[in-house]
Amino acid sequence: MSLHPKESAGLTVKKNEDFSEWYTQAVLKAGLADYAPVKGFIVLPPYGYAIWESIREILDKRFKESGHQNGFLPVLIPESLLSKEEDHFAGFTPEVFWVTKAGDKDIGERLALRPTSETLAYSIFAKWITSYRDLPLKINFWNTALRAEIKATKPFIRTSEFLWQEGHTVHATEEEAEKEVMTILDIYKDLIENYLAVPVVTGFKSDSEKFVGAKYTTSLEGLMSDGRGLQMGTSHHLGQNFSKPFDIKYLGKDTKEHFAWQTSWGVSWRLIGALIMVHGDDKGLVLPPKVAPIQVVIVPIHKDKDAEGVKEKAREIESDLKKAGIRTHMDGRDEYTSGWKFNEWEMKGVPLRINIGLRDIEKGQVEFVRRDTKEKIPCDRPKLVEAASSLLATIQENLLTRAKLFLNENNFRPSTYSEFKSIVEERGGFVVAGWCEKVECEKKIKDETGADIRVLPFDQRGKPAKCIYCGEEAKKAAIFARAY
RNA sequence: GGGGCCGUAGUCUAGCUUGGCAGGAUGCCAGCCUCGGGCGCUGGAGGUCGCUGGUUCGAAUCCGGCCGGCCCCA
Repeated sequence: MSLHPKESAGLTVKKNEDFSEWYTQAVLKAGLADYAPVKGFIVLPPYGYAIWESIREILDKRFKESGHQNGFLPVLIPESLLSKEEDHFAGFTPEVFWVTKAGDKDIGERLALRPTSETLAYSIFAKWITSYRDLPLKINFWNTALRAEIKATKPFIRTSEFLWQEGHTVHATEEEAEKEVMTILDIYKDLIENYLAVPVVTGFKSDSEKFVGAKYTTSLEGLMSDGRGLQMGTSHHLGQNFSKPFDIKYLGKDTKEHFAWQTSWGVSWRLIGALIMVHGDDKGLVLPPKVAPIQVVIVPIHKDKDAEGVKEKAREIESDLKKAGIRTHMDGRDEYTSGWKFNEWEMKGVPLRINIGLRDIEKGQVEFVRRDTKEKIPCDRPKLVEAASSLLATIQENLLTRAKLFLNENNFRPSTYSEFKSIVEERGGFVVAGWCEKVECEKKIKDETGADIRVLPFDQRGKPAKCIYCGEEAKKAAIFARAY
C-alpha cells in the first residue's frame, strides 16, 4: 500500500465545534481525496480509491448473484435523446455540462456529458428488446456521472463528477419491476448497514423529491453527526414513463405488443462521505473494518540497535495476518518515530493497530489498540490471528451499535409545529411528523425551516393523527430533516 | 438566487492598512542522533506571491476582470 505524501500534523478543529471544517480536514489529511484544478472536481489517491474498490466489490458480487450483468455506456448523450422525456430533461438541464465543439469546429447538436444514463441506455434497450423472451434485462454500469455544482461543493458529498453505479432493468410486468426495486433496496441496505456500519431508514420519497421521470422513488436515508440527513442511495420504479417515449416494447405470449416496465437505481461515492461523517472523531477517520483498505497496521517500536530484531517479529506477524486474509500493513519506516506513526494511522482511520516492541517480545505478547475505543489490549503471540479477526468483528459491530444509538437519540416526535421548528433549528436530527400529503404543506415547511421530507418510512407504525403544518388528517408519517 | 471571507515554497503562515531586499515555522534532502504518543542537533535545496490586465520610476501590497477554496442567508 503506497502512502499519500504526508502532510503536517493532525486535525486542527474538533468534530463537534466546526463540523464542516472538520470534515474537509479529515478527508484531505487522511489522504482520501484532493482538489482538482476545476471547481467541484476531486482526485482520489490510492487510499481513497481503495475504499471505493471495497464498496464496488461487495456490490458487484451481490448484483451478479441476483442476475445482473455489467455493461458500458459512452459519456456523451445527444441533446435530442436527453430531452425525450420532458420532466427528466427539465430536472437535469440546469446542471448539465455540454460539449459544443470538436477542435475549433462547432458540433451541430449539443452533446451532454451524462448526468445519468436513462435516456441513452433506453434508446439502446429499445433495439435489443423485441420479445418477452428478451426479458428481464438487468444491466449495471460502473461509471461516473457529471452534474455541474455551481455553489456549495464538498468532497464526496457534492461534486461535479462522481463515481457511482447505475443499474437499469426492463421487465414484462409491473409486479416484477416493483420486486426489482425492493431487491436492490435490500442489497443497498445490507451494504450500508452491515459493511459501512451506517444505520438507515428506508421508505418512499415524496413526489416533489422523487427522481424526475420516475413513478416513485425508494430511498435510504442516513443521519450525519451534525444532525443533517444524507440520502445514501435510491431505487426508482420508472413505470412506463420511459418505455413509452423510448418505445421499449415487446411481443408477449399473448401475441400482443406491450410497453415494458422499468427500474433504475444507484449509489455513489457519497457513501464514503457518509462513513467519514458518521464514524470519524477528533483524531480523524474511523473506518469500518469491512471496507478499510488497511484493517491492521503494525507499528514496531525499537531503539536503533534493536530495530532489525523487532521488525523481523513484526514482519512475521504481518505475514501470519495476511495468510488469514486480513489486510495488513507493517510500517517499517525508519524516518518516523512510533509516536508519529500512531497519530498518522489514527488520522487515516485504520481500525486496529498492533504495537510491538522489546517489552512485548520478552513477554511473548503484542499490544492491540482499537481505533474506535482507543482501548489497549495485550494478547499472547500464539492467539494473535484469531484475536485480530475477532477484534475486527467487534469493532465493526460496535460502530454500527454506536451509530444506531445516535440515530435513536436524535429521532424526535414533536407534537406542535413550533416544537418542530425549534428542533429543526436548534438540534437537527430526524423529525417524525404527520403529513397530509399536500405539496403546499411540504413546501411551506421547507421554506420556513429548511427541513424537507427525507423519507416516508415503509414502517408507518405510530403515524401521528394530524399534519404537523395544517392540522388536517395525516395520511403519512414523514421524516423531516435538513439535509446535504 | 443574495451576501461575505480567503489565495505567498509540499503544508501552515508573516508582510498588504501607509507600494521600495519576499521572512518564519513545519515538511523535504544529506549527515548524526532517536523511537512505549507528532524527538533533537548541524548543514542544504525549495518562490511565475492563483492567473491576467491596469495605475506607478517601482506592485505580494492599490484598482479591474477571471480561476480556485470556504462560510452565511434564501
